[in-house]
Amino acid sequence: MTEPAHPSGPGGATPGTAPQIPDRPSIDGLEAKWSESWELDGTYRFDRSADRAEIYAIDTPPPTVSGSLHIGHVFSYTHTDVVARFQRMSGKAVFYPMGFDDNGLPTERRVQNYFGVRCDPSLPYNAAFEPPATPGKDTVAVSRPNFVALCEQLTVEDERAFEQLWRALGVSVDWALAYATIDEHSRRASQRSFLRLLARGQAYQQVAPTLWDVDYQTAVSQAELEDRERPGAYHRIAFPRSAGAGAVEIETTRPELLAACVALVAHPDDPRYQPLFGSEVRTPLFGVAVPVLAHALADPEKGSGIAMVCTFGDTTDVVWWRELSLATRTLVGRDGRLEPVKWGTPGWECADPAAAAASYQELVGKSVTQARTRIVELLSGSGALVGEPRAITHPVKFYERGDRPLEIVSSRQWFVATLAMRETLLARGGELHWHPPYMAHRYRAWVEGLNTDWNISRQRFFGVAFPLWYAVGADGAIEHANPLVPDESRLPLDPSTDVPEGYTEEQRGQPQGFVGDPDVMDTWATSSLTPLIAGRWEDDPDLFARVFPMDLRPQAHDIIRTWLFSTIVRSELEFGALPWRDAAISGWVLDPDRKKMSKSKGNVVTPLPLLEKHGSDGVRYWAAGGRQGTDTAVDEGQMKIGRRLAIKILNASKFAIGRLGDDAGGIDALTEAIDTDMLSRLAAVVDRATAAFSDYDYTGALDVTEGFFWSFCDDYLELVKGRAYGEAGRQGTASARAALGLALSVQLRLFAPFLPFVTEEVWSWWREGSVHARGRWPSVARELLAALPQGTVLGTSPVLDVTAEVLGAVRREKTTQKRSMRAPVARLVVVDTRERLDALAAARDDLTDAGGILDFELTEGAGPSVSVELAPDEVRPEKA
RNA sequence: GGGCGUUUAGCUCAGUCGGUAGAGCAGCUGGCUUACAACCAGCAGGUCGUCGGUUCGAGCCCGGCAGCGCCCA
Repeated sequence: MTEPAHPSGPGGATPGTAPQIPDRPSIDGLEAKWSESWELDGTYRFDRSADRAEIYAIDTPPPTVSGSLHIGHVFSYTHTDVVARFQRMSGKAVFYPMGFDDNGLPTERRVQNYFGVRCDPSLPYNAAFEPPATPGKDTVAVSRPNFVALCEQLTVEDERAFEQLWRALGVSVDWALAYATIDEHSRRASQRSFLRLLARGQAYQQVAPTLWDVDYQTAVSQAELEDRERPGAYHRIAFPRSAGAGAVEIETTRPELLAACVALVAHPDDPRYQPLFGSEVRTPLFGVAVPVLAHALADPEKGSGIAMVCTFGDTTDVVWWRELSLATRTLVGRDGRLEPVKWGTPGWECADPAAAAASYQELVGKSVTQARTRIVELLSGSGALVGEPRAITHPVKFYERGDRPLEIVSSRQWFVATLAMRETLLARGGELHWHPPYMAHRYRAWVEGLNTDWNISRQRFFGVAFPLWYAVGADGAIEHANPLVPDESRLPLDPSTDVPEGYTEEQRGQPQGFVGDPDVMDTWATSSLTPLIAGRWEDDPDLFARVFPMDLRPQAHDIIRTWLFSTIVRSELEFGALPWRDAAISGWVLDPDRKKMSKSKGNVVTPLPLLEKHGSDGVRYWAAGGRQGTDTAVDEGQMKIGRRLAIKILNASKFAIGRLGDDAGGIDALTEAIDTDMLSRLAAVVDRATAAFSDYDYTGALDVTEGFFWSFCDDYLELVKGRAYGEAGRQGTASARAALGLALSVQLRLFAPFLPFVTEEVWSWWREGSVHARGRWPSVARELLAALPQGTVLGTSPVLDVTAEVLGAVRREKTTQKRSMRAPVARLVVVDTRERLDALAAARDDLTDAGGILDFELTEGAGPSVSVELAPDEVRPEKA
């Protein structure tokens, strides 16, 4: 006996021994049972002997393990998983790794809070260190190696929690391919790629104005910025002219930076200030001479139309500073406090150094907000403040994880040259297949808006080190211009413990010795290499050639400007190619009231309780209903429906399989038109689901499958029940059983990507192997057509439709009469066209049986009409 | 300020090529029917955000406006 619905390959279901159906099937406990079985059987193991054409490779997002488990994880990973399962069932060898993103600031912050420690890189390693059992009030300072060890310890625990969630959810990754962005292989890949950027001149080091978070004390990149609306105030300040009478009044929200003022700028077309261009004014309190200049970025509408340029108050200051070649007078230090200044020395020339110093003495050492308060008092006292400060609300730039506004400090940083490749990046974005297509706009807008190269250094501790040292001159000066570069064979390495060739450890930090680069790379600098890391770039060239470029990048829309963008950058620099063909962009999960979830609002939904309450299949059903790119609210109602669907599949399967015995026939056993009609409709459903999946429209595939399944249960199963039981020597029992077996087999496989647990459970009752095995996807149309009369067009026969319509009319009458569905019909008269009556006649016995019809009359005529006359219900007891 | 998305039944959402408005949930009325009461059958519920245009015909195409959400400045 064969499985005609799927004759090719290993996907065909192999009939096993007689079906084993539990008396009371349940979906509870299926998660533990099947996730263990899949692991033992290696159901999702990647077949690395497959050719590239047979492989479907996924660049799975590595979740930030130190972040909390979040219902959003369940949502987007389900989207990827249903696609992965479809591709696997379609015959692909699916390369589906899992990664963990554990390096970087989120982990550091979590470790600090969890253990009550902070990293002080000046301390020596303490091998005997044990973290406090409970974090104390005062944080304990620990060395960098001790701190990193704590990070590694905690991430291992966090990864376990994530893995537990993915397994419970039934994500079909191959756990043998798991990686972490801080593991040895990832560090090697990241450092190797960096050294190659350096060798090709695509990475460079520069002392430059840098976006700086004063709490974390690290540089951040443009991609990590966000604007937040904050209250502020315009302060109107009068600058006396150096020559001639009068003053120029500017408005600023940052008066505390007055001593850092290097120019005033107004728009070149602004007639109010045109006469002043080229002249000089002096800063109040400090008496520093600054030029009045023209620049198009000055907004005549803003404040008084002329701006004070400081080094550096915001990113526009940086542009002015660079384009107008202004002086540099920085005040704000890396801790966000105003640093000491030697008034009257070069760079700080002023009219009266003693007076300037006296004023500045009031500000030095203060935070910017404290300094602001004080300088307003000073300006007011000196008469330079014009009127009262005017309160406003304005956007202020923050590091997305930060708590205080960013400052801009001058510091030495490593950059990747991205601005120069902007046109290429735009072209690559156009080549990528975006799902949904409009997400391409996000990428394009980001690339077009780039204004600095990508700063990849971070002044942090838990991350991938720059594999470099610098020679120290005889005078103790660090020679940054010519870094000491290791051979690639030494990677990964840590320049704080490893020693450059030709030196000894004793020379570290000594004149004529060396120092290691103190920084680590931005997290994105490593996670932008996930296709290379997962594919074992250079460490396993055979594997890499089979999976790269990958097929799919799945991710959420909020990290298009970071992860998606930076991955394209790295792939372009390394290979001159896109890293993947398709990008599937998930929406966000909103709370049940459609609000964005955030820790501060306290409305974050944790996933495990939902998985336990509704079953993984139920939660997956909800997730699969969220269309590509669309934000979706947590909806327990949908999870309940998913759970009910799973239970329905269990029960319908119990009925169908229970009828099959061990001799269900194949397509050649089909003799009844209603059976072939049902199957031909199912064939059309398979086609539509396949097409939808191929276009990443998993929601459409689920819709069409589910729609068919419910009418299959409500109408077809009811109609064929009598025949399927083989009651009273009915004709067509073999046909009904064959149809049931085929229909169930196909529907289980259509549902399998969405509801992997219940479909596997049912499959196990009567088939060998896993329903999720490679090549299992159904294709019933071709085989059906071969068995049907030539010229048959699938899905167009009216038999099932007409019969279901008449059955509906019978049910309606019984309900209207408030009678049981068992109530017999004394006489049924159907008036309709000849064609439809013929169709009905073909299913007459089934209808008679399902409707309890005693007398049946078909009349050709103007219709359609159905009249139902119920038999008197003599045994029905009168209501009390 | 620029851009993208969205607006259809009380709720969540489908709606293909422009051809009489769909599903589930909730509600209501019934029914223990040998797969399923965690179930079944049936009923009811809509001026498709708004204004205009194209068309024999618009939920769908075009333009304006409004609400909501997001991205960028």
